[in-house]
This record gives sequence, structure tokens and C-alpha cells, in this order.
Amino acid sequence: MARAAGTKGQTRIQREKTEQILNAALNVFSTYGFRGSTIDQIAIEAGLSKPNILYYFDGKDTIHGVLLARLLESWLEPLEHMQDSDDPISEICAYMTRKLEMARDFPRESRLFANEILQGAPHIIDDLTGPLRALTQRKAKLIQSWVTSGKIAPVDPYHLIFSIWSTTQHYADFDVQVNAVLGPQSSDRFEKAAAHLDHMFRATLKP
Amino acid sequence: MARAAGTKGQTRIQREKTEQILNAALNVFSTYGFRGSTIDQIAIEAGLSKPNILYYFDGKDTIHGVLLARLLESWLEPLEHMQDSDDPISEICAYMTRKLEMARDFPRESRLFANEILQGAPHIIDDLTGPLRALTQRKAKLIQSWVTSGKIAPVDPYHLIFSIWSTTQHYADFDVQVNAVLGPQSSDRFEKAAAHLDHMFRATLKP
DNA sequence: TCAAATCCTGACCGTATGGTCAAGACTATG
DNA sequence: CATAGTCTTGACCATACGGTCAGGATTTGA
Repeated sequence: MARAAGTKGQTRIQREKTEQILNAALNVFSTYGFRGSTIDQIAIEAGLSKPNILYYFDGKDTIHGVLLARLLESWLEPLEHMQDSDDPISEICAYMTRKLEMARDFPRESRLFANEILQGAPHIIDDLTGPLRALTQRKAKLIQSWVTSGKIAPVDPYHLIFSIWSTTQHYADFDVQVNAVLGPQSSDRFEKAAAHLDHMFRATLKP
Repeated sequence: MARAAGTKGQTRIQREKTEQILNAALNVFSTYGFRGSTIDQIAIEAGLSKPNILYYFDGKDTIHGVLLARLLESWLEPLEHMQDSDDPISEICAYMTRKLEMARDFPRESRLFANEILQGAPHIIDDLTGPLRALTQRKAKLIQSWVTSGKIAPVDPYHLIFSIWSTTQHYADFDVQVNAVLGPQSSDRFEKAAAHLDHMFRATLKP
């Protein structure tokens, strides 16, 4: 009977342990995907026993579900912040930069999402066809209005958004490949990526 | 004792069955990753019994290894074809187009690769730091020479290549998300993607 | 046609995995 | 410091998994 199933843990220990477990689970799930991860792995990573994990969460699915729910919240937020502006190019680049910062600061979350999508998004397909699709549609219309008014070059709004998602998340999801190609000592890769992507999207959008 | 461990199956049945198994394994591994996949799944997908699978391949690792080896070959090839030219922008865009076509025609291979990288590339890390890194370095120098001679805008060659990889593979790896956002009836998404990416990289590279 | 080579499978083995439970250990509070 | 409530775990269970093997079925080639 999981105590911490509710929205907020009550006791100090509950708050600490649930966070500890979720942190360990994020490490494991983001690396191996849902089916490739085991509760034992999470337990070892968290420094707790397996039954103790199951004392706080109903099961493997529940832990994964909580992580995905948290993720989706923070996932939509940056795009929601993109609004109408006199300088739409900077507005779009600011969104891109925000996404790149998230890839840098929350790579595990990005990989958790990537794993879920790769595996067919079985747990979040409704969020994709629902909220994500609706939000993307709204922002695509905003971008289209900038195109129509001649403020930016004529681009397909959806595929522009896809380009932003893919180029930024690449630095989290394909981190191993990026490091292998650049060499391990290139600690300035995010600065260089930011400069490159800023140039790229400004050139793409210049009317 | 796997009969088909050698480079070429001998008998007709060996050729047919190994191909059948590899095809089924590609479906499974590309969806669930190595650890999330089971031999039983592959057997069901191939319409064979589990012992029969293990008659042709030494084990789960071997099947996965063969698929990755095949993949890596075809993975490097397009980049190798990018050569010096009077019109480097078209040369780069041709490479990007080729990658996009591969995402369209071989999405399972792209997802197999993505899964492997996401999980830390345990089986192919040597190929990444070896052949892939060497090839990328060579092509980065080529791109740099185009920058130096003023034939293209000053871009970071490595991050340009990352942009090409990420934007094109996105349509295979994140296929579920793309479909969720665009709606299922958008069968022209690859044409629109090709047009968008062509515009984007030409604008990025214009001196 | 018929024997040798190849192919196939039911039954099985040891281990890993998700999950349970009763009983003991710890913690907060009167 | 007592005790009710909270927390923790060793032992256990059923199933799933990777892999083996003896022996039977099928194909091949002379």
C-alpha cells in the first residue's frame, strides 16, 4: 500500500524517500527505457531495498507514470511562453535557447521523453494527440501570422518547430555521440551549439 | 551451435530464415531497445519457435550485433559521399536530403541506432570514437575549407553536421510525435520537411 | 529411393523479475 | 519513556527470460 500515492508526501521521511526514489528512477528509466529497467536497479541506485521502493510506490508503472507526468508539465511550458512580439525572430530564438538550456540542464528528462517516444509513446500518446497537439497548433498559427505579415520568411510553422525540438534535444539525447565526435574535453559545446543554432534560425527566418 | 554465424548462409533455408529473423529482430530491437526486447518476442514476430531462433544465432547479443554491424555500414556511407564541389551549398543539401530519405525509407534502422545511443552506446562506442569520429573530422575540415574560401557562411562545421543529423533523423525517431502533432492524414510530411530543411540549410549557409 | 545432412521443437534448467507479506525497527509525540 | 503510527526488510511466490538438449521431422543429393 503505497503511502506517497497522493500529490504530496506527508511526513519528512516520505518527502525525502519519494524524491530519492524518483531521482534514482529517472537515472534508470532515462537510460534503459521502461521495459529495460528493473525495480532492483532503481533500488540499488537509490540505496534502498526493493520492498522499500514498493512501500512508497504501487509498482514500476506508477514510478514511471509520476516521472512522465512531471516531465510533460515542464515540457510544454517553454512553448507556451512564446508570444506575439514586434521582434518575432528573437522571440523564436529565445524559445530555441530555452529548449537548449533544458537539454543542457535536464538531459535525463529529455532522454526519458525520447525513450518513451521511440517505444511508441504507449503511456503518453493521449498527451501528444491532446494538449501537445493543441498547443503546437496554436503556436503554429502565431508563426503563420508572422509569415503572413511578412515579419519572417515564409516557413512551414510545424516543421520549423520540429527543427527547434530536434536540434536542441539532440545535445541531450545523443550526448554520447556528440562527445565521441567532439572529444571529451570540449566543455564549450553548449556555447558553440547556442551560437550555431542562433545563426541558423535567424538566417532561416530573415524575411 | 548457430549455423549462420559466418558471413554468408549456405543453404536456401539458412538464407531465408536468417533474413526472416533479422527482420523480426529489427522490428523488436528498434522499438524496445536491447534490454527491453526478448527472444520470445522476436520468435513470435518471425513466426518461428524460440529454439529455432537460437539454432541460427548464438544468442540475443549476436542478433543485435549483426543488426548494428549492418547499420553502421550504411550509416557512414552518405557522409562519405559528400565531397569538394563548386557548389558546396548544394553538396551539403544533397547530403541532408539523402539523410532525410534514409529516415523515410529505413526508420527502423534509425530507431535502432537512437536506442543504442540513448542507452549509452555500450555496443558501438568504439565505432563512434573511431570510424565515425575520424570521418566526421575529415568532413568538418572540408566544410571549414569552404568557410575559409568564403563559399559558405561562417558556420561551425561540427554543429552544422549535428543539425543535419538531428533534423533528419527526427522524422524517423520521433515519428509518433510528428504524427500526433500533424494528424495522421498528413502523408506529405516528408515532402514538406524536405522543402523546409532545404530552405533552412540554404539560408544558413548563404555567404 | 534412401541415407546423410540439415532443420525443428517440446520439455527442461537456472536465474531474473515484479510483487507480497508478516514481523521487526524506528520515530514522533503525549 | 511508553506507545501508536510509520518505516524497513528477509523470505517468499509466480511468472518471464535466456539458453540447452535429445530426438524427431524434413530436405538434399547421389
